[in-house]
Amino acid sequence: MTVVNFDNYRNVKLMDTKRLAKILKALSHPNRLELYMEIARKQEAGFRAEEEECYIADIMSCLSIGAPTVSHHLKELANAELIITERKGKYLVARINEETRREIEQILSLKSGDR
Amino acid sequence: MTVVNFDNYRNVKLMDTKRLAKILKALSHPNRLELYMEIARKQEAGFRAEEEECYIADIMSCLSIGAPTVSHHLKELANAELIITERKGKYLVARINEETRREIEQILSLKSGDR
DNA sequence: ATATAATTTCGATAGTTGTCGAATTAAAGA
DNA sequence: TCTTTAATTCGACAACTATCGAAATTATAT
Repeated sequence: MTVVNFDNYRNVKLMDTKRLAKILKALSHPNRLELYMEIARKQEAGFRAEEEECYIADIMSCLSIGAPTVSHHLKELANAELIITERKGKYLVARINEETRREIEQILSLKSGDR
Repeated sequence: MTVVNFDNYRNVKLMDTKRLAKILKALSHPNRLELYMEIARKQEAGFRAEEEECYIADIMSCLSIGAPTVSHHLKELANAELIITERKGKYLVARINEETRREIEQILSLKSGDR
């Protein structure tokens, strides 16, 4: 029988509930989630190709929403510290905020074991 | 140097984006997140005490929101398949939906490794 | 049966948010 | 300098949501 180790829930105390809720909220909209994952995918491809740039203009074409909306969503992701954005000339570059990613991983990876 | 294994992002394909977004949305409100964690904690205590009941009335007193709102939030958690509720006489019993919990674990536990 | 207690439903409301089009700013090229 | 391209800001609007009080429902106990 599989049984949960709920000790992990106590980790949430490490990050306050509001912050975690904010992070989850940033990922709770299909378009924003897609955006985040696309950034992650592009970044992965960048690692492979030894060029870690991830331009927004490319990403935008994947989603069926306008530029203002993408800009708005990116700001929410950045505000939740899920991504880090940087302007490179004409373009905007985005990358995953590894620190936050690790935090989420630690909190939400509810390990299970057997009993 | 720590490097991310972004392969996990592909796992998201297993669950469609909308479903994952819906689950995250259900957890994206402080009160609902607190509710979910409280259910988990109470459930854990239940495991320890060999009585796995988790009554809502108890939980309600922890949060500073009224009964109608709690009812509403519980329905959203249940609708996202995060919890399973069952009526036991006068009371409502809630427990974590382990299946969904495992799914989230699998998708969001972005393992990292060294290179 | 009636009273009490737990929960839900309903209706309303205030606040939030995803989206767009138009206008603006920033940067690159001609 | 003028033009084009990328991105942002602004204003607006429709849709959604968290919350409440009041009323209804469900089950227990007296």
